[in-house]
Amino acid sequence: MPIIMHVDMDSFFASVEINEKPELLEKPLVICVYSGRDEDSGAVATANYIARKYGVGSGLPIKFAKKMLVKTDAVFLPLRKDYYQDISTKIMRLIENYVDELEIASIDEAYCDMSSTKSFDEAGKLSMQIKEEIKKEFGLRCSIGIANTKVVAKIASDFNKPDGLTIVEDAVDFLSDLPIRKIGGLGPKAQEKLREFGIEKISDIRTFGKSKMCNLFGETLGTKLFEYANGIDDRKVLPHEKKQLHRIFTLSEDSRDIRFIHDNIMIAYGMVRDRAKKQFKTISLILVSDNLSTHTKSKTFDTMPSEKQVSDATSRLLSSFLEKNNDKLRRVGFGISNFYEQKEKSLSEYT
DNA sequence: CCCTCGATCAC
DNA sequence: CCTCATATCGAGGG
Repeated sequence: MPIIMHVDMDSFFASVEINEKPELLEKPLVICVYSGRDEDSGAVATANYIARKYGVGSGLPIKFAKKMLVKTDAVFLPLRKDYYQDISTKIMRLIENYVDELEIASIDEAYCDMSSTKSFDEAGKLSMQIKEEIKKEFGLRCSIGIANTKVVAKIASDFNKPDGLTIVEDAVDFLSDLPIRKIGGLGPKAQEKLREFGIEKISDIRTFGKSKMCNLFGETLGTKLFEYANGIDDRKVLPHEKKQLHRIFTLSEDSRDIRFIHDNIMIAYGMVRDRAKKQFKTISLILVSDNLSTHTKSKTFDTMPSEKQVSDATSRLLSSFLEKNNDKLRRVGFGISNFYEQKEKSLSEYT
């Protein structure tokens, strides 16, 4: 049986800001993604625990958050993603020293294989060292879950927050009374479906049975969710390479002007291209209407497209969308996928 | 089997 | 009022 640890930083963005500005410690703190339409347009990325007590959390429009926090000394700060990413990378390198294998799951989360520790007890001791070193080096706290599977390790890291450490030896027992939403991949839509059958606890999924789960969600997802509910999950801890990369942003105003939109998409293309580490064959336009419905248009090339090819394809894809759809666009983005290794030039090509 | 595209998820 | 980003599935077309 493998031993798997899930590390989750506690209110990561907000904690980083508080470290630099200790006077924020006792105040509601809201980290915002400003869209630039006007003062205060945009959404909340995350909030500290004090602000969360007022109901402010990620996804909430900034204007709403401000209303909910009037009469408090709340502080609103812009998201500094690149800066947080630097710190995240350093933390990941620190963790890497302690474990057999590290899989970075997001900017503030990682799975680790610790099978060589041979016991939950040993893994627990190591995880306490990791927590201490992260606190000493970065002044940040994290919550850790340890179990035999990824799905349970992740639920365990969330079980006792902040600064928690939860070790799960009996996964089936641990899961039974937890609400089904704790299972990763079981979001609002799936919860709603299951609620119609009175399924609320994870143990209810076991009673419901695998075949009925498959009827509801299809073979792949149904089987997966049923197995997760039983603490079964054979996903390995492996560092993975990105399979896609995109950038999306809000236009300065809603628009159907093809030149204006094209220019903005090409700006997104520039940002994506600069971050790409590999060549790519597929490009995608992401088009969000003023009513917030999202559309994608993609094209796959035989080899890496030139800027001119990207620009031309973008024009075609965009025109075809605007012909079929009468919405104004609010946000646009550009993505790449289908990565491949840059082919080594043979020696003869240099001569 | 590959391409396109929407839906869903979780961040 | 409504950010930004990634992965995965399934359907439909070829």
